Amino acid sequence: MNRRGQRMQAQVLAVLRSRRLPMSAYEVLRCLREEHPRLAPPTIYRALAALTERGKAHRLESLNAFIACQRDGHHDASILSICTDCGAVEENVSTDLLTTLSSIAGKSGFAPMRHVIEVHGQCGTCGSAEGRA
Amino acid sequence: MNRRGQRMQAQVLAVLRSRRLPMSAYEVLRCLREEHPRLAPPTIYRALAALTERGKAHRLESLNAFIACQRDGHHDASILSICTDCGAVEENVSTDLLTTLSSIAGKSGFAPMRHVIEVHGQCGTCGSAEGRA
DNA sequence: GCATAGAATGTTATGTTATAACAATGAAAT
DNA sequence: ATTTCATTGTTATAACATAACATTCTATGC
Repeated sequence: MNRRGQRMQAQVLAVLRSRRLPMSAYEVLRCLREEHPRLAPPTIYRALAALTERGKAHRLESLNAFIACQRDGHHDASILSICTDCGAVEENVSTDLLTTLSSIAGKSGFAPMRHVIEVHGQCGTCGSAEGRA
Repeated sequence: MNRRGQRMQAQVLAVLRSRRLPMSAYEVLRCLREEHPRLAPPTIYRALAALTERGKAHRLESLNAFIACQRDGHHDASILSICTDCGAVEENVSTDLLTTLSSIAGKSGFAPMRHVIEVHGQCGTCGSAEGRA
């Protein structure tokens, strides 16, 4: 086994965590190029794939972007709420919802393997800020 | 008002319907170029945006692809089940699930506007085909 | 009819996201 | 020290998407 991968992954994860907002792979790349000028896209995509697989980061499919997992402990299907005003992402988990979703999809014999649940809208903070304006 | 848009949209929709499987914008483009050799990406993307907005087609965010709506009339968020074996997409609607999802996201004051619900897995047909193999 | 206004499309160019393919390298194991 | 092989580097390109502006078509009022 080779530990280099985990170092690259750690650096990518650190960038994601420091930013807190969704970042595209290329944004991560630009950040890390300050330290590693020769870094190329495949390395970033590989690290992101590993982090996503390990549940340390999430891919926002509707944004083509990535964010650090906010609830460590490896939940495979998070509900990601994305604020269209400020870009903040909130993560929720609901076993019930997942069960319901699986049973709806499963009606015709479909066997779910991976769930993508993303909600776009206005977060509480932006909502109340607007109310005051 | 100008009806040209609706003609372009109708052609794009016809292609999507004839194919039944998800298509990328560029696949649609390649199809329609047989008839309209000078067609360019923006035209396709504009038609797809209009169709999506009108609920005549869906964008599969996790595939960067599009598919014709299978349940005309519904403009609610659909649950899209995508078979990782054959690529087929099944569409379901559940007001209950949507309500639950909205209330989970809404716990912290989040106001949902748009839902993305995609499930990857194996469809019934592919599952039983595999069972027989 | 004819002019015209405005929406839709055409056109050009480019930006952004993602991966294929293979070479080089570094950590682990013996 | 050498082998091994996962990881990363490198190069190139594929795939997805849109900005900006020119042109054209349709509907409408005259």
